[in-house]
Amino acid sequence: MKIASWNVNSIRARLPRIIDWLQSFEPDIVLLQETKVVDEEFPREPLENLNYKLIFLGQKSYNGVAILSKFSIDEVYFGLPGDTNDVQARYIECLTGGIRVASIYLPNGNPAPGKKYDYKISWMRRLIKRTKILLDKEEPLILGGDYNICPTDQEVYDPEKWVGDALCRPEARSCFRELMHLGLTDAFRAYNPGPGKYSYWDYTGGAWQKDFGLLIDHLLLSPEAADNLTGSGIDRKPRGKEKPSDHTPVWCEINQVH
DNA sequence: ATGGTTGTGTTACAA
Repeated sequence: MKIASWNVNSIRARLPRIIDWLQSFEPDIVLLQETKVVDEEFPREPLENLNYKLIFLGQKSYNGVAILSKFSIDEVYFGLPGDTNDVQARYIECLTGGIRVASIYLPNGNPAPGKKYDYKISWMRRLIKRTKILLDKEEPLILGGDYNICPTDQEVYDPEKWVGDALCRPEARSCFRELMHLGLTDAFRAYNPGPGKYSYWDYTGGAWQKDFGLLIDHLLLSPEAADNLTGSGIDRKPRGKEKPSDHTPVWCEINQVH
């Protein structure tokens, strides 16, 4: 089965592109970020017509996450626990197709240092806590999404230009390593080591044409999911189309686990 | 060269 994650930068602005891609790529489970729509206006019908079950958590203008699945969806969990005052729609989780999956839109954190960066780090602390609980279940688990982290300089086209940016700062990278060291496997990196592999290109300055990209979208797997991993990649095609998102889908394939 | 682009929703903010 194919599982993909895609920051779509507005599900309403991107809907034709998303439908095209779902029909050609035929993913079984899709983790979406930056849907930028309140739940009442989420475009359910065109996606349900493609035989996907849907869950979503949105807010006005910003953020927003969703999960699409060809399988039934159970045990839905809305929002990242650990801060009852956090109203930003950045986390949704469920059990589907025998896998527990979460769609994650980790805070960008710029400008850094500052309040937004502090929020990013505290959000990562909460994600580490949640991940410990999920890993204790010893079941197939995929935590996928826009992590807004380049784990090392290999994930940056021009590392010197990004020194000090919230996507590359040492505290954020340290939290990401702490998360990984709980026992997660980066699906894409298991098959695609080395520099020059990106999932995001800025809209400005012809970044896509120059391949000035970043790798900030990641699929992180529990041991029980990683044991069944058969492949992973980035589908660059959607980034080259008309009216694209600034991100493109990252995907992995795992053997059916149920 | 202190720029450039997109989306939401206003004439700013977030990315």
